Amino acid sequence: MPKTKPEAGGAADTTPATKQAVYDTAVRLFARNGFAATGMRELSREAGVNLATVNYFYGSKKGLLKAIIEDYFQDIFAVLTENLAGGDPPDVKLRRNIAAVARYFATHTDKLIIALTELPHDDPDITEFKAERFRRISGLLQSGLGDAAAHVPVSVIGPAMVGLAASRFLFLPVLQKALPPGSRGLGGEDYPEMIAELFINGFNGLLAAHPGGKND
Amino acid sequence: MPKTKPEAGGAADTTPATKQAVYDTAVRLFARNGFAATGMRELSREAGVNLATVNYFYGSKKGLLKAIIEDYFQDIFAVLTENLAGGDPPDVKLRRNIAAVARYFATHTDKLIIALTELPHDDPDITEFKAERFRRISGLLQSGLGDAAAHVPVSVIGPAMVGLAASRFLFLPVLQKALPPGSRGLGGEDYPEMIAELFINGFNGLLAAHPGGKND
DNA sequence: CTTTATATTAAACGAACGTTTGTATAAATT
DNA sequence: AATTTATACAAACGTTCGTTTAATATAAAG
Repeated sequence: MPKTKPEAGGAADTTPATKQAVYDTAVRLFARNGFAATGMRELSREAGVNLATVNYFYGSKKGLLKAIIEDYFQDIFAVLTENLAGGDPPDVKLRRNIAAVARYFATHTDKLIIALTELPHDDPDITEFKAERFRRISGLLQSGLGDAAAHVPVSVIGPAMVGLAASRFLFLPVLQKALPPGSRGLGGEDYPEMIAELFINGFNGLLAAHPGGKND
Repeated sequence: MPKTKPEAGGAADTTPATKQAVYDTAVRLFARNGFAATGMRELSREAGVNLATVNYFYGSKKGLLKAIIEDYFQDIFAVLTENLAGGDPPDVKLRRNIAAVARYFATHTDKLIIALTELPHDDPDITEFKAERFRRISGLLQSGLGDAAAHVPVSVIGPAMVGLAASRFLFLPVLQKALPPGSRGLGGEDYPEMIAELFINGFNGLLAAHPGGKND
């Protein structure tokens, strides 16, 4: 039985500094190296704490991962709750929503990377955890779509929205290395709007919306 | 110096059975567990070979990963080369292309998962490898887009296409667990066409194309 | 002050890691 | 046939892994 002392609430607002340091360091290292490739000794060293401290606060390495992923899902849930509410038409809601999701991803890139790279892996401890939260998100999306959900399956639209909004960030290390140093197109402030337009009206809509050119 | 004997060509058509067994097992296990979380002893046991045999054929664990990712990039390059060629308008080419990419992903899901989950990680040995190949793919996309490339950046469109086409497969373990057992909407034969429509004409285009409903 | 709770630590546990080495066997070449 | 090359193997190397334990330090409560 791991001696988890505080509630495993991730970066709760009353979290002491040490616990927060562990969390922040984990987010950074898990995103950069991947969860499995990040060792606890590396993590504790970079967080400036003793090795056993991580387990004291989070129970286990996996407990730490769960806390991060839980945080991510809560954030996404909040974004969806806020942006899919109301009586606007589905396309208006979806546009608003995917732009907000993309903005969230831009400011919490590391959390996104962790959640997304751990998503396809089959770890019994975590898969059920993920599935349960996905169910709740699907419910939100279903009711947000309204009648349109009968036309296009949530099981396609939900992942498509995430995949699209996340695409740049998945590719970021490669993009930064692959593109010429001068192309600062990666810092575009209108990325969420661009992705939203792509999602709502597709490539053709994006073309029509940018006749003047947005070349990098 | 690792004693790599045969060319690190992945699943080349002249590969002996043992080497192929290692490769196939690696693809399966790396996709399921992730690269770092898959041990060489697990891999060799499931492939039915001795532990040292993996290194004999691929030099190292990372050599094996590189072979798989190289394979993936070659496949994608071939798909793009075939589907972005010719003088069709960009939207026709892109539609054809993303449908073909989604079909490729459907039949090579494990390779996709590996490539995509390793994409955001910062491993010096592999990042440059990935970036170099991404540059070549960007070039293909650039010339395939023609004048349209001046309007919408390849650095957005390229990742967006992959993210969209891959979205279902990233979510697959979660979808399978999260959706009711009766919902066989995951096996839809028209997923590539749906994704293509979403990419070209967006959510609104998809709605217009499916007024009759495609509920799961 | 004493007691309790929380936080931190060094050391250790038991296991696992990827890679290398030397050897045996099979296949190919001379 | 002898020699060389290719394949496969067991054992070992040196290191690292996540977790646990027991002790200690510090803070909070009585």
